[in-house]
Amino acid sequence: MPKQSAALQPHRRLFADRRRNPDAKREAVLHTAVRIFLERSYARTSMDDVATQLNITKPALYHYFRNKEEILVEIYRLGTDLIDEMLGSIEADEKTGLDKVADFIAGYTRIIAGDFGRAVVRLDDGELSKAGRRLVRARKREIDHRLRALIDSGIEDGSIASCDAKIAAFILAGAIHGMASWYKPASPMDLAAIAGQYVRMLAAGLTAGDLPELAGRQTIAPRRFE
Amino acid sequence: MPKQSAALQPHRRLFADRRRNPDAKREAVLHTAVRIFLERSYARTSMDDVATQLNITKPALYHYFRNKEEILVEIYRLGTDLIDEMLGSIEADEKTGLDKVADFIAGYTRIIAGDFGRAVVRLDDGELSKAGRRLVRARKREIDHRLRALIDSGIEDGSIASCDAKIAAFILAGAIHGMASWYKPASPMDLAAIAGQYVRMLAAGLTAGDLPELAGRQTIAPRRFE
Amino acid sequence: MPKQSAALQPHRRLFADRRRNPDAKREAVLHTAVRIFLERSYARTSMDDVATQLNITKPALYHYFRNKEEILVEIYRLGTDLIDEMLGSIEADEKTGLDKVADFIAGYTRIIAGDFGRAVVRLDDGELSKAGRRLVRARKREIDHRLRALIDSGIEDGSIASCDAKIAAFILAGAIHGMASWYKPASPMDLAAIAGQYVRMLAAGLTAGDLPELAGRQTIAPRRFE
Amino acid sequence: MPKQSAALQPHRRLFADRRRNPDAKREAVLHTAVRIFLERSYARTSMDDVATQLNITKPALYHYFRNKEEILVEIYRLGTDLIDEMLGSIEADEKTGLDKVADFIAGYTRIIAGDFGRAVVRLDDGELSKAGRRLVRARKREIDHRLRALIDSGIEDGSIASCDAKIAAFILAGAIHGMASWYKPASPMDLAAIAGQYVRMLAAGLTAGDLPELAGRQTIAPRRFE
DNA sequence: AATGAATGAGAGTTCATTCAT
DNA sequence: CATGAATGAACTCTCATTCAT
Repeated sequence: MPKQSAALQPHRRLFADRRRNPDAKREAVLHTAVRIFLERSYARTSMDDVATQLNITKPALYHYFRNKEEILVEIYRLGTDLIDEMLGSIEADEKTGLDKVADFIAGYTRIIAGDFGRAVVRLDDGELSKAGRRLVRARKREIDHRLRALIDSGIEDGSIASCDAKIAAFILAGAIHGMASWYKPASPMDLAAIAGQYVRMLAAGLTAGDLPELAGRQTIAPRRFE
Repeated sequence: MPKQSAALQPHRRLFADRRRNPDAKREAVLHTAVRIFLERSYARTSMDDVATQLNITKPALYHYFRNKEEILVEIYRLGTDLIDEMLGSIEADEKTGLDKVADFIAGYTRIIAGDFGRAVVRLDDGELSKAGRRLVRARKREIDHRLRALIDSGIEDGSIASCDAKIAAFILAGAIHGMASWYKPASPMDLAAIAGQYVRMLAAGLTAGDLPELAGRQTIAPRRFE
Repeated sequence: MPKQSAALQPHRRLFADRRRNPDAKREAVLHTAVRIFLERSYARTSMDDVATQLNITKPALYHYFRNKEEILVEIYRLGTDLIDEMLGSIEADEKTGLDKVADFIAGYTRIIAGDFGRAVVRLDDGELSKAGRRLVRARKREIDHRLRALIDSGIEDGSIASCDAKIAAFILAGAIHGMASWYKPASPMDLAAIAGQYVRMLAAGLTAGDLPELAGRQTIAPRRFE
Repeated sequence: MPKQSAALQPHRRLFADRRRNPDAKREAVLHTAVRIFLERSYARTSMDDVATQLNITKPALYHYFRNKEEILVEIYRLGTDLIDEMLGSIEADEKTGLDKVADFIAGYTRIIAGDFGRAVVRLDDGELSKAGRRLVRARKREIDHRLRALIDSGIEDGSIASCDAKIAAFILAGAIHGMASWYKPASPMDLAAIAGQYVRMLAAGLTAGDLPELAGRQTIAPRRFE
């Protein structure tokens, strides 16, 4: 049984009143579920766990969601919506590619710091059915492609050094996704400071066309580690 | 049931002989298990799945491993051993901190491209018992600390720009861990090329003390995405 | 599968109604379980056996009991409760120690003739977990100590001949526990008659300070049987 | 795994030598098995447990015994042989019935204090197959009948008060069987002293024809405890 | 004579999901 | 609308027993 953090209480109250907005209840389920899923993983969380946390019964859950998967898919949708929205707003800007990417890093960092953003990155979409998985992966792929496009635009306008945009995107995304594993909202570390270092370090990697000190050497695999 | 890729066949033959190679069989179990775990996740893989893949029965598995968790722990051990070994060899070198970090990036990339390395990063240690989890997390933490030490040594010898080594380590590790999600051994992309770009881009991020173009701006959170 | 004695039928009907009598159902499980446990032993009785007997499915049992052990512990509790209650009522009486012990013998005999009493004596508490075993054994020990106290009070008031109360208690309890192995409720023998002889014979053993005919002889171990 | 008490070591040594007496080995298995069975129960003891304790492999056990049940049956046989032998020797004596019963009590007490005697009483013959159970129960029944005969002879010669020999036998046997549950060989209590009190108290119960103090009262079931 | 390896059968337990109320 | 109750399917693990060597 997951411990009931004080932060979850508001959602429990929602269900006390019978005639509340059903959409609000649905949302309450999602907010509670995403927290537990993040804490214990989707697979190790039973519908009973979610229901208990919300102070309702299991079949009540099935009133709002057809099945467990639908909850997870909805969480993914909310999370990816945040990212889509951010991307849309960045794409609309009149900036250099590098600046756009920098904005993406900053924005993505903040999204990942939130529950739904973290869920997109941390929850295992392998738990989904074929249909659900296709849907979720399509959205993830789309995000990846839009990030690549941002990088490509930077290469074109010269603000970013020539490189394989696909791998660059993986590096950027991967670095930020890592946050989902260690960042705790209650962390003493200031989110802005973290995001700052992410932007600085990753953006620098994009601008540096070539690194004389490194380029000359035989860096790769002087020994084998496999 | 997982599909039987041709690559798994050799292990199946091992078990035909009743007597020979008990150690080889244990290893064969690990090689088969890690593949299936990576494909379907540890939780969604049943002991029957592993046994079937090896052409033996479920209880036979319990000859070689006390329980399912022991298989997972052993996989983690093999994976982290690879990383430890690499770190040890890098630490013994007489190089600048930056060069050491560059070597780490290259080596880590290659390890993550292998099954056991990928397993360390991708398999969910939340499935482990308390004892197992403590063990595995201790090893992961140790790796993280050794990477930070590498970065710190670079800051001290001036080869790396001053920064928060903790976050820098997260960025490096995160970027490489990301590979575990998309890299496929059969991928047409050349591993050396990938590793090369990882080294170039991430190392560049470490050397660039400040980026005039970015430093002056209000990069962080001009809008809110949460 | 245990044979379905007619006596078990009533409990089967209880579970036909979906909603009613949740407490009654829990009790019905206990009554059915104790019978099967006594017939086949706890270990050789599967949850499926119990469920089948009640005309429900195995998981339904888990609605009423957390696990198999909880059923056993509950049976022990009900059984020892009967004994505790009897002891309490005897202790409250104003009688000689001998009379109290005689009442105990009579009462204990009747309790052991019942299912839950027999269960306390016959079911193997070695099947329990450490925690469960500690609990059950503590209750058994307490009963033993209260019986010893009864005997000691008889020795003090002179109604019982001086002896080692500990061993006397073992003899009394052992003799009665033996009943659990041979007494069948459907037995033609009258329970009152049985209890009568138990009281007469065991109480006589307590009053007879010394037996001239036996005291003079070398009764013990004239030969060795080991 | 059962702890290896020092006392078990001798049997382990037996198997070190290859050409020892096979009968001696068979016996060694029985001596080891009975101890473990008494400690953990027959059902909770695996063939591996027995083999490990003897420092041999499981199939080696199957060399000496056809199956697990045969070990148990053999243990029962050895135990009941002890009792049969004692009964034979007592029956051959020229004594009053009471004296014979007193000798039985003393002798039985000592047998129950030993491993094989304790096994007859404590091990659950319900674990046996139908055939084995029939065999073992027949022997137990025979012992019971011979004890009844002893009592009956005492009633006839006037040394024992008139009573239901069947129940008297149950009381005697039950009281002594109880020992199997609490008597520990290492116990500080002197076995002779224990046997002495058993004889005194139980024999007294047999001689006392009627107890005026108890006979007059309504001892039985003034209250109901069921 | 003795072993390491393997197996078939079965146990307890969990859980997403669905009735019947 | 909401609930207590129930289920089927699955999974991990155990063990007496038997091959093949």
